Amino acid sequence: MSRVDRPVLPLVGAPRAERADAVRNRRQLLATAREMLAEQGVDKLTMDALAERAGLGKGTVYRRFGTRAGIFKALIEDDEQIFQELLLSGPPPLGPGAPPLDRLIAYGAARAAFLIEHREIVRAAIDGRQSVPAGTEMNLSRMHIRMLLRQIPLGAADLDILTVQLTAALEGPFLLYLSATDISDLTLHTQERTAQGWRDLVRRVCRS
Amino acid sequence: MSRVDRPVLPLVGAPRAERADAVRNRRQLLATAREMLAEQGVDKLTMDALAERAGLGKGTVYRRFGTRAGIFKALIEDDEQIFQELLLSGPPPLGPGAPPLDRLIAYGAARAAFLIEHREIVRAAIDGRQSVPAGTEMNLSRMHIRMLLRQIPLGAADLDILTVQLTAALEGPFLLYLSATDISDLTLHTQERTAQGWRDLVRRVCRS
DNA sequence: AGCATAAGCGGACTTTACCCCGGATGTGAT
DNA sequence: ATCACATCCGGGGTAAAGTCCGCTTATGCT
Repeated sequence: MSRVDRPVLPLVGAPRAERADAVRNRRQLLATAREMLAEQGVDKLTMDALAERAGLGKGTVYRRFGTRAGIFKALIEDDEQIFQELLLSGPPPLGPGAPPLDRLIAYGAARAAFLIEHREIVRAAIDGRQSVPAGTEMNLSRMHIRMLLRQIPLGAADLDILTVQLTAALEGPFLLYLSATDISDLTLHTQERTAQGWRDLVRRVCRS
Repeated sequence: MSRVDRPVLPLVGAPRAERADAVRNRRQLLATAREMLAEQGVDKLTMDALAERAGLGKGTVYRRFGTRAGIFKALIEDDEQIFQELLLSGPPPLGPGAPPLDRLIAYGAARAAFLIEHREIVRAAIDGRQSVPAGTEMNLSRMHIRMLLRQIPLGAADLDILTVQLTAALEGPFLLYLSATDISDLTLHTQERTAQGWRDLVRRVCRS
């Protein structure tokens, strides 16, 4: 009964479960953040204010989220859960079952709507010092697009490059190139235009 | 010879010439910024330090550039001058004279090289609170791409949308999706891959 | 040259992100 | 139940961004 026969290396990637209080605090902080966001907008969501309102120390906030942008990333990831399930097991054409090109088109429309709906948070989640993949936030797009492209016959295209290009073509406008007011105006009218633009783009790219 | 026969309204857009000392200070600040950048990297370029080293007040720095990111935007714009001249009057295929599709392909390669070379500054110029066009920084790309696309027969495509999509596809990877180390590794090897990716993409989009 | 005025300047001040580390607490093993 | 230890908590401390406003100075007119 020596301790020798149990795995000593704790399976890289799951080094240890999160402590119960830590989990509670994380939830608490996210919930509070949403409240504040709804009431006062992104700018008023300061680290100190969040900590105080959540009844926790500032240090805790930082340990949980690392950075201010990290909070917004966490919120987005949270919202993306639902979205992700639709991709994995929702009805076609967004979910499985439809031809990949149709799914790609549907994905673009859905993602655009998502980005518009969460524009404030999405913008606030951008951290100049880090690339977007860091926050997972976009890995969803990148991975999904990659997965679909792979199923479409595309000649000798460089799949990785094309993936990142299309991801950027889809998300870039909202993350970088459209001003806040653009996006607001766009909420309904140009949202549709964007969706069509995406449809055109991927059709052009994928037609044989 | 009364003052009546000169324009009273100072031609909107050029409300007044910049004062001489202002111009001098701007130059001084940009020069100093470049020095500091070369010596110590972006992170050490703080507003206070810049002001002090340039022998000016902090207020001056802010009036000139508005924000920290603004300094980097100004530096980039500066570097883009040369670039822009190549587009307008350099040799083909980058400059005028070649078929638009070739110019578009050449532009992508050149722009990618530019973004890679200036990656640090470019990243630092991103201001989460503002859209990129604000800084002109990308208007160059957007306008040039738009101009070229316009010369290519593209069926009933939505030119504005396609422009912003392609701009994002070209620049997004460097601005958002590639980590600093990615880009460094990429300096030579994948730079080429990116250029090829761009060539493929625009060919796909533009083939009839 | 002298004047009126708008533009520019400086640097103290405020706010906020992010760091640090001594002390408290949950956890898994005995 | 107890213990050892990793993890977590708290909140004061630092540095840097961005604001403000009274003073200075260039500019263009007479």
